[in-house]
Amino acid sequence: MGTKAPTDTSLRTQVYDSLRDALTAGQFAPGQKLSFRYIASTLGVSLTPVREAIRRLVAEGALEMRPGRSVRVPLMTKAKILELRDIRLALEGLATEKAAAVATRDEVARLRRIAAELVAVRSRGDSPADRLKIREFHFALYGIARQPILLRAIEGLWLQTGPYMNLLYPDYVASPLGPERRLRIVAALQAHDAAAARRELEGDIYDALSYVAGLADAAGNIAPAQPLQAKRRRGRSSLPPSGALAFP
Amino acid sequence: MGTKAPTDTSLRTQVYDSLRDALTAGQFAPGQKLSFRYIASTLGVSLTPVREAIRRLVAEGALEMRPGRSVRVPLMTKAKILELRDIRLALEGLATEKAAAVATRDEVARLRRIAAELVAVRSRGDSPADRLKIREFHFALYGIARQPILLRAIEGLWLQTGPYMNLLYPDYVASPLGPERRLRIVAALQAHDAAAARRELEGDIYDALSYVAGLADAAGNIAPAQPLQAKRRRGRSSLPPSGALAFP
DNA sequence: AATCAAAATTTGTGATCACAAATCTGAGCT
DNA sequence: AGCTCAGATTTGTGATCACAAATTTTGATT
Repeated sequence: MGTKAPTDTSLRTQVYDSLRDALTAGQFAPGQKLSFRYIASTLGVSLTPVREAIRRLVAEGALEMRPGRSVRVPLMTKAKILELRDIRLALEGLATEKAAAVATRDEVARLRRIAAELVAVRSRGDSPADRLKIREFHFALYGIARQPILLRAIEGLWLQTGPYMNLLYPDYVASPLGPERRLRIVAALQAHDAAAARRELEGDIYDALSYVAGLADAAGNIAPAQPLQAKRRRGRSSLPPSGALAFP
Repeated sequence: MGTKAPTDTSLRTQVYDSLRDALTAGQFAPGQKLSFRYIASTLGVSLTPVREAIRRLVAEGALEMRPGRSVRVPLMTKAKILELRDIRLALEGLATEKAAAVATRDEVARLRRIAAELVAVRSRGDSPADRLKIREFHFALYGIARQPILLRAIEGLWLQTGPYMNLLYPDYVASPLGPERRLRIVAALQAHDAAAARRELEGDIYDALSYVAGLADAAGNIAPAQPLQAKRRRGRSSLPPSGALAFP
């Protein structure tokens, strides 16, 4: 286990996390203007940390500034989804190639374990846990590449596509193609076959994002999906409890 | 000509521009801590806009937060330069491919004109103007692709590599390879030959960044170059006057 | 000289205030 | 009803203040 860096406890970061989670879950409608004072009072903080958190989200492309000094949730269009698809193909494909070149046995074993857990979660119909496991698998894969700048860039892309990946449920993920591809990615990493690993990974992203782009209406706009619910869950939700600050 | 969007006149943005220009020019040493109050008093503003500008630069990777709540200029290593090289190859290669597919005659003509101006500037030994023209050429090229998210991502990469591109002067740019490659890129765009355009563009970036990486010392560290000076200039500097806020 | 703890100083963070720009509201008019 | 514009309200911006965390300085001690 790695030593845990001292967590950033600043209010700024807590507000950032709250907004990021709410955006990723699709709790804000595209085009919706965000009021600084509303966010501040909802989260029980002053304007200062809210401003800095929003500034960061704007820099990351998760929010956008409008001419009159207001901030809103970006509208998503089919063209933007396809653009993000191609950027993700380029960067996540690159990370996968690099990962295949240097993956250790332990890292391959960990990836295989996450892929198995994902199959188990999916068989239970627990979509929220499914999404988390998919994220865990991908970032475990990209982390193997040991390229911190690349990893940060990919995180930014996931932040922008996040609200729309719920649209893959439940229809798209019913295909057995995903699990098969993940196993082939793991096998390619084990064999240090960078080209094969990239090919499989790219197929996965290409199909998923193309599917989402296909959901755009005639005007090219896509509405983000609502937060997911587990099909049948006992006890607590599979989603980890969020921090102290959250939106209703 | 396109209609000009109303310029953002907020102090936050002015401070951001000042810091970005100073960083790009290599005016801050790697590892140097930046004091909010020093910046604020130097630029004659309060802490508030300084904080937001720094927050944005941190989000873009141009500055980094350190454990104790301080902000510093990132150290640059050979490994980071090579990582940035490969990311730039992926994204700028992608943008070039897309540009080649859709370039109009006017756009190709504009690119060719910029390439010619660059040759003229270089023959005068005006390195600062040279750098500006190179940037103009590349972003004119990437702009043709009409992919705004991709363009923003590339701007972020240039911000991170910026302070080190001065190291290409005067030795590296003496090679006639650069001008030749740019002409071949323009020709490929004219022929809508995406593969050829990408190949030439990638060769340009690969050689330049590999050269910079080769300047790293035994520990892998690279110091950014000092601001450039024109070889022989008459009258004013070729650098456009910066805004009201600037560092000494 | 080298070491180290206490004191002094500097620094980033968060809250609050003042203000102008943006937005909303509604009365009056066509 | 639809439109316009003045007044009221809300909103983001920038400055300032208080405070605790981090850093530097100081001075006693070995």
